[in-house]
Amino acid sequence: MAAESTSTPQSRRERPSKPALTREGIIDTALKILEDEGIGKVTMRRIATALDTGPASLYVYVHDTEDLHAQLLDALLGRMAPVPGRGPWRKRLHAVLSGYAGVLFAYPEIARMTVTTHPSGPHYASLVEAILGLLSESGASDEVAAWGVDLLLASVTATAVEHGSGQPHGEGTEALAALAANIAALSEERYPRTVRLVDQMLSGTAEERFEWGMDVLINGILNTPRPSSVND
Amino acid sequence: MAAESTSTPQSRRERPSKPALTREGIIDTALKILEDEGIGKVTMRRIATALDTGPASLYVYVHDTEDLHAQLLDALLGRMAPVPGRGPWRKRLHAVLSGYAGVLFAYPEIARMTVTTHPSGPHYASLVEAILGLLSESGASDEVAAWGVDLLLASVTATAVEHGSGQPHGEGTEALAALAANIAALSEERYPRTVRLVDQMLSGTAEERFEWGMDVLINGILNTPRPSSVND
DNA sequence: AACTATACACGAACATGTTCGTTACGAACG
DNA sequence: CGTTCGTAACGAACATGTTCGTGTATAGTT
Repeated sequence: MAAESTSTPQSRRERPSKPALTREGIIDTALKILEDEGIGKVTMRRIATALDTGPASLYVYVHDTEDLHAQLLDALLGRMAPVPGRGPWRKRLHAVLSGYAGVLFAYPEIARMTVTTHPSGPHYASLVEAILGLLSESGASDEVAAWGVDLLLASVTATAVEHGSGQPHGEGTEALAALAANIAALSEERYPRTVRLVDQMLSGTAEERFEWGMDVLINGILNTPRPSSVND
Repeated sequence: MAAESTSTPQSRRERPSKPALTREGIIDTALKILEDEGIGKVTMRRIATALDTGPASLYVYVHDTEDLHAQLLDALLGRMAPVPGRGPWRKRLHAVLSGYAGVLFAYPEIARMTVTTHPSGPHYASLVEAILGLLSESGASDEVAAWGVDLLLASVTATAVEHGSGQPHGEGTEALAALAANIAALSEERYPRTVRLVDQMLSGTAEERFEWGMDVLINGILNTPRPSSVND
């Protein structure tokens, strides 16, 4: 399998009866299918059919589904609104993170992959760079920003995925609380706080909670120094 | 499919030649296979074989793989060390969250599911209850704790999953930074901060970063009031 | 008792991701 | 030019999750 080699697989057919496959072509095709038919149709077989080949051929260029999804997400990130050039850093950081979450929210199936495999590509790197810049502007030290960007993205990802996984908004959170309530209803003695706070746990719109969550993270990052024994 | 009905499927065979299936039996069998053979072997077919039936039979009792995994995780949570009874609340909260993360870390395949489907069951509910208790002890208001527990669990989950998805420790984070570095190496002009901070982003052990992340979240939760316009 | 409704049990079939082995072709070499 | 080597292309096969339809036993009804 050449998918992990440092050089791009290079078709050697001078004039093949069919155009040679390329990684870019596969990703572009997948993106097209995503837009036209939805994420559920982005299968290896569907892509292969569109490229007039067999699914096994794709593995020369794409390591696996996860690799493909990572590339798709990066392409989608490329469509995010650019970072606002002016305004308070916090507001702009919110905008960036919300934009990112919005993409994840729109494509939960792809987003879920993000938890374990970060997208790679220029647009994701731009996102990281933008966040680093805004954290710097907030006054955070380099050390804190370096760790903070990772934590921010992980947490925002998880939250966005959670809220994007249900059909109505907030389904993810409601599922959590509803299930907890089911259990709690059986034993208020055992879960007194949960029973008491169920309504609170269900309150707020996904957007409100997300905004709050971002602030929690930002405030926490700005006020939590890194362990001083960590060496570079 | 009866898996979502309010009543537990109840076999009506007086004395079937084979013992009737039950949800508990399926989960127990899956847990046994998990322990003996690893997560990769916990398949519907493997479970069905162990129960002397066919995989399709399982769907009467288990909605899907995700449902099964949620139950498995709840069972695993039941093996967590109990919440320390004494000591500073922050230390105890760390212990609880670390314990939770440890379970996720050990079973990344299951953990990944947690991002979209929360485990349900008594042990997970106990976890929620414990965190609520500790947040209360920290002085956080009920409103903040109600939202905070969700954010804490989501973030800790994402972080644990990220670090549990690679083989060596920290692989997840290294992948992020390594990939960013690859891109950055092509254009220091375009990603100045990323290039400058790559080493910082790679620094620290997974444990150190996790500990810091928990503190970020805790500090943020304690210092970020909820929007006051939210109604219950 | 006969008939009807219900639901567990589960095989057959299908969709999907992926691996393995084979073929064909171009580059490199003698 | 002939031969060897490396690799793109990709069919066959396999593993897995899941759905659909059928059979059968039991409960409910007349």
